[in-house]
Amino acid sequence: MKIDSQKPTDLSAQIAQAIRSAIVSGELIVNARLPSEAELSEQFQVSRPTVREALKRLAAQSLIRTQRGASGGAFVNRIGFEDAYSQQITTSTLLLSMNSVSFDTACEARYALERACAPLSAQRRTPDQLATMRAEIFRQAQPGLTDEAFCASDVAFHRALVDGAGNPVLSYQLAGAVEAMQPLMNMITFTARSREAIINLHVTIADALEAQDAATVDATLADLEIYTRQLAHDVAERKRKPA
Amino acid sequence: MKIDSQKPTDLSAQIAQAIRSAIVSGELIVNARLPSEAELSEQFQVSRPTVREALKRLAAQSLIRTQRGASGGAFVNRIGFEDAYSQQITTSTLLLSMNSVSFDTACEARYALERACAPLSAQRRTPDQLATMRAEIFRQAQPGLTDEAFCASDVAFHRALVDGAGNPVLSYQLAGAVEAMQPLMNMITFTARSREAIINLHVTIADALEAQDAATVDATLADLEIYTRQLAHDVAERKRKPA
DNA sequence: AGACTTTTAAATGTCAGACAAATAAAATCG
DNA sequence: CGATTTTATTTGTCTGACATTTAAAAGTCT
Repeated sequence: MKIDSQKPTDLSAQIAQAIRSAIVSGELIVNARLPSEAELSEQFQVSRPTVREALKRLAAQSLIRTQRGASGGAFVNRIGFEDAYSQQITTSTLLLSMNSVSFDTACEARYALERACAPLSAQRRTPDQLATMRAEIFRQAQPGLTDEAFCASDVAFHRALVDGAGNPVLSYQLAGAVEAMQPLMNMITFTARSREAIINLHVTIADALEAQDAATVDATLADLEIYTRQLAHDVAERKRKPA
Repeated sequence: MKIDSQKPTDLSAQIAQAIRSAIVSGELIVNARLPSEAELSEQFQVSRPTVREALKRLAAQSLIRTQRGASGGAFVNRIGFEDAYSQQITTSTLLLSMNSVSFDTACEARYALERACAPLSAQRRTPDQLATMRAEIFRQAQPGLTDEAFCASDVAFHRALVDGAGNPVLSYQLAGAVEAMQPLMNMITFTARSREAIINLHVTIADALEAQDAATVDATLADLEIYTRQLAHDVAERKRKPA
């Protein structure tokens, strides 16, 4: 692991990259202890604050965790699905909100991915997941629900659908796609009529999942995509030419 | 933005979280300049190194960028697809390699996601993407290719397929799934016979994409998934009971 | 006045040294 | 032998300083 003190990039970034490479390549295995900050600063010929900045960069990516005290130090972290979820969601959310990705593009991606889960979910969904979906449908039907709460419930419903596939890797990959849509969905005003339409589609999906009818789930998700895009389109239309 | 100096968590982590929230919530917009390190340390009542550690955490997530010199400072970064890609890939790779996700689980997720792209890709693939796929197929047929190079070319082929959907959000989401499989795939020994089988499937996929025949693409991806899992199964079998 | 050069100021990057706090292991004592 | 105290190690934080980069201000010459 070497760094070049002449390069224009920050030393702390170079050191972080060197350690990151060692972790990704498997040179440093899970739970391995890194040298102490003092040793690292000796090894890289930099000061301790610089080493610390590098370590904090890695900690921000959940690549390492630190422990104080004797026999403490920085350890290669076994990254868990929970950590990965939250990172993915933050990144995806910012990506969508800051890069002016069109609603249609995001929506298309989301439903394409969800439909990928449909066959597996129809096959494997647990009673618990079905119950979650029914509960969210019930919540969505409550009168006086704010648009934000409606969206949040919608996200919960779809997460249950995705989790139904029983594949943690799929759940992880889709968490970003589904959750990141929420801010975009929040811009939509859901009328009583549109809520009813969405709820009906949700009921159809839940019923089809219970009946293990993958084809209907797929078709209904396609309908839901079309309906959602239509709603967004109407909102955009109304905004452009307000009554 | 407030922090609690009594909490057992690191101050730099708290400060990073406070700023992160401000960015995610939209309180700090893209290209907005954060207060200088000196001002932040005043504001949070901590020292400058502590503030710097917090800023480095955010920089590691591409949430901010820093610029030196007068009128420099830390700016809210517009996160690009490139940044998001690489972060996703590192996270996904580590997640798969460190969490002992079974090959079957990862493989199932990957092909489910790829099949989600198939219809869109059949519809929109550009001549350029078709050419990339043909070129990779050609490379895969070269004799004397190492297993690693074969896998790398396989990844390139599948990325072209995914990019064919013409949806950057899909490409971003799938980059992790496809690339993260590479280390797992590298554990497989590809015989001349198995390479030929895979290449034939790749040809079928490329042909079907060119003919905009989504159904064949989907079916062939399903075949490829079955074949890949069979290969991995054989390798595992042979390792358990070596001849 | 205008274009070029020099100076200055502000900001991040880096360093050195110190102390605080946590923690596990070693040493001590009943 | 068990409980307690001491000690050493390591991260967390602070202070203060200097180096480097960069843009803007000041100055200078034509």
